[in-house]
Amino acid sequence: MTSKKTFPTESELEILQVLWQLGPSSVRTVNELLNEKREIGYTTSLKIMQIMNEKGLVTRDTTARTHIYHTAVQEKNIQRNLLDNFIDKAYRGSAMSLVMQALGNEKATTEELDELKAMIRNIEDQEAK
Amino acid sequence: MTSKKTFPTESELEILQVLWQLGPSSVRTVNELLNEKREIGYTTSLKIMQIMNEKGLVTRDTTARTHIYHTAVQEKNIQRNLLDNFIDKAYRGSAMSLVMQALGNEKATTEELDELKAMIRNIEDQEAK
DNA sequence: ACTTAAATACGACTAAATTCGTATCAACTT
DNA sequence: AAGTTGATACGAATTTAGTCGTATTTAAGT
Repeated sequence: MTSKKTFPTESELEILQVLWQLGPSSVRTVNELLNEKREIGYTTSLKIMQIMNEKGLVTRDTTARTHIYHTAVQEKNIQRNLLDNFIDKAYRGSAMSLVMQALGNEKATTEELDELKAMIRNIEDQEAK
Repeated sequence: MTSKKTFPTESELEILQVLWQLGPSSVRTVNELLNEKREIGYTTSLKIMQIMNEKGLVTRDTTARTHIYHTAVQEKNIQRNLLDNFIDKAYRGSAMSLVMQALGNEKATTEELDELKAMIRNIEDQEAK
């Protein structure tokens, strides 16, 4: 249970986002989607994905000529790690002040606000137990 | 009003945190505080602070032999920039899912929860206008 | 079989951030 | 005034991430 925390680099995270979004994909597919956001060479994407494979961030199916890459990490887990780290670095550990600021200039939908209120009620009940 | 966004590097942010916390300080003071968290040489801290001065992240009073460094940027501003970027990179732009997750494993005080509820009410009123 | 096309592998270059050694300078101490 | 202490300045080495060129491989088309 004491698996050490994974911190993908920025490019790695970009690629994970694509894989989480599309599911298992080839390098070409990933590279094409990345290029909608910014210019990045094919072999660059390839190289990063190879490194990610070595690191265990992804696995790949190499039976066919075109390798298919799968994420090997959960989006929620990675987000959690990144978030904890971010709270630490940017908010000196205060999750609440991050929440406040994040809420600050967001125009949330009614549904989202309801969900949020539900979550608050949950926390309150928890504490009142 | 179109000031471009500032993104301190990780070390720079560490130092800004110290200065925001302690107020105007010497390199030695900053370095000592940093060393409570991790090992870092005096001249390393010095060098980074000099670079920060060139970049305009800090200013310094050089009248005395020991220079005193002041932050030249607002904590809230920097946090905002970092936060927006983070939401983008790690949460594909969804501030709400970040808020949910951040709230997730926090044990907030009653005061904080009240503050949070007040903020939600604010948003609701805003939208109902 | 030969050519072409598309894929992977891999080395090397670049850029940015971090780190620190060493030189130098200024102010006390004796 | 010589020596010690503690400060800044600055160049240079290191590390890490990102980038891509080129060689090689594999499969399919003609």
